[in-house]
Amino acid sequence: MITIYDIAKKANVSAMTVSRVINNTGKISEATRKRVKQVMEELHYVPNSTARSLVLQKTMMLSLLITDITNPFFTTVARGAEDTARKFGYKMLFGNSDEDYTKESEYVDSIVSTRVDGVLFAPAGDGSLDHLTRLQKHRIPFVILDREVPGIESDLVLGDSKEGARRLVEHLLQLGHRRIALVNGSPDVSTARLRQQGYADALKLADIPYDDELVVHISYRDFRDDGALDRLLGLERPPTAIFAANNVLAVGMIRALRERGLRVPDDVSVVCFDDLGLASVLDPFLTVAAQPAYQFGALGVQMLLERIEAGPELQRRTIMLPSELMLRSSVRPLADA
Amino acid sequence: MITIYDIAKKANVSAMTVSRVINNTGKISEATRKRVKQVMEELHYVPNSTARSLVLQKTMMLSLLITDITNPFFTTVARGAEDTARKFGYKMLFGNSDEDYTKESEYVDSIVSTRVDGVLFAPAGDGSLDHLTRLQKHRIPFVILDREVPGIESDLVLGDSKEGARRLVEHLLQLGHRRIALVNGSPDVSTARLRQQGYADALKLADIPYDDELVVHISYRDFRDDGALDRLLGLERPPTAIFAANNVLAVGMIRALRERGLRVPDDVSVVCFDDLGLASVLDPFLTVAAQPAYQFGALGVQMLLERIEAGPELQRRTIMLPSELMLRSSVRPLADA
DNA sequence: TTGTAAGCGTTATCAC
DNA sequence: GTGATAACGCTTACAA
Repeated sequence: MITIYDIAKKANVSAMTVSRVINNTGKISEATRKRVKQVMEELHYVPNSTARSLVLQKTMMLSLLITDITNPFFTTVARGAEDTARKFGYKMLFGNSDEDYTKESEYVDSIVSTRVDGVLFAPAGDGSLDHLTRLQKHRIPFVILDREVPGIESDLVLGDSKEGARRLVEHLLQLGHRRIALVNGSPDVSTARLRQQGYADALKLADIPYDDELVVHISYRDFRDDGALDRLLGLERPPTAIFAANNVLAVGMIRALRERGLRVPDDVSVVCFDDLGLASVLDPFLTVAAQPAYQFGALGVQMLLERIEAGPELQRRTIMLPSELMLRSSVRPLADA
Repeated sequence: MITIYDIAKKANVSAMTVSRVINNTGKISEATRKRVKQVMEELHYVPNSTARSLVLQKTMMLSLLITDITNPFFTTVARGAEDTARKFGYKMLFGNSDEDYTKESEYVDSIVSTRVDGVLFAPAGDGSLDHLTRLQKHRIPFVILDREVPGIESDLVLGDSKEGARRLVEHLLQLGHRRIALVNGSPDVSTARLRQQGYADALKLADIPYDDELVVHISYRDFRDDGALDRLLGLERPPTAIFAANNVLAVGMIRALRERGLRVPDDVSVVCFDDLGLASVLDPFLTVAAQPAYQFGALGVQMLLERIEAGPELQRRTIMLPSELMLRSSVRPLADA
């Protein structure tokens, strides 16, 4: 491996001078600078950032931890994060927790050991508390993405889960639906709780009693659970509409409905949180509350870099990003409203 | 930051003993081992992998470079790669080139400087030659994913582009289509050339003349180019079917067709390479040659680790993964076959 | 079984 | 302007 000493020797200077040329620090005569640069080119020298990290105590590396790389919402978040990190000269260490606390914990170990400069962290759920506390103990700055974790104070980039949910449900109500099911993520996740609140709020405003039978919980990552749907369809008064708390759940419900010979929206209407990426281009069908996923990532990295710069003195900040209602064709008005 | 010296002092041993306990090397009495472990727990010690990397000349980090994080094919590749890397204790540095040679070049700089142990590299195209040569110069092992680059000899994980294309086109021919358009990626990309060959082979076998007018090139990442479709539709004898060389192009074509009031498959049939992720679950509509994306990533990392282990002596290997024809409903038989 | 010394490739500090 | 030296946190080689 070529080091600054190899360069130094060949250019007849000290290693220190080479270092100065590389970093553009200190005073250097134009002549030696040129000579050193020349030799660096010749030998294809590339600085060893491991060595640099060790002495500088800075890795120029951020970590991005998401919960579902299969979900277009998160891949778009990743894209925003990655673009922004690159723009500022940071590398991106990537992790996918699959909403699995064990995996998440392993990633935190790895993150701490790697001494990344900061972490963009989409928590698996409330049980991520320990992991985030561990980061705090090691003074690794982080910004939490998408989900709050009770007990953790930090910078946050969140969506307007409650508000978005309320608007989706109100949309269904306006079209005459009265039996609206909520297919939700785990109550262990803050967004699931908030979306449920939004759902309940909308019903309350419309003077419709909240019916526990209409609310089921699956994992945000599961599009294969048919039991939930069967339970809903088996009710004495089955729902005429389903509010799925995220895009993956919605896809699962629609698939299951179709497999049972039911049509969307003719037999059952469906709406959900988060857009679908390519699927929405292919067929703009599903009515959704679309979150600005790219912004989640981009603003998250921006906040993170500011936090790294400023240290813990800086006041904690929360960015709340609104979602946009995309009215498409997965909902039909109910004739006998 | 807590170092082995802090542990050593508090446990009344030398740093070396601490190192031995951490790495389970050398002989250590059970008593001291216990004492050292105890202190490490107390102080929440985590080894500094930067320091370790510097002395070991090994970062335990792989780099994954893909061309389109928006494409479900590549996110699934990433998932396979990530899972496998983690299983073997490797971290994953992530990059998204967007098929942009400039971005790709920047990533290669970053990769070389970071001294990752190996790279899983999906090249932007033939122009990636320089970048791969640069990796070779620095003796960084890599496995090329999805696309061959003329002039580079390396381990490879490829799909059966030619064969898959041929089968897709033969499927269309069997159903009576004679005017079949090819909407292809850039000829700068090996898969685009091979898919074109497969297309041509199928036509030849069926004694149908190859018609240059029916072949257009767009970027594999572009689902917004409407000009291509308009050109095809404007032909004296427009196509009755479109073979899109990847999923993104297919989505773009279908969108554009629908915007022009044309229906798939009633007016035009569409098939493509690569499946669509969630969109295919939501609505198994598009007939595709599905590639085993997860395997691309998983086997790629496996090959890469073997290469890292074995060094350049090991014979180069190519894994060719077959694709699976998924017959769905985006194709209709032509009555007047 | 444990410890000492040197070195991984870089930069900060101080001296010339 | 330029250079010598120590330090970043760890492990290898050798000594005790």
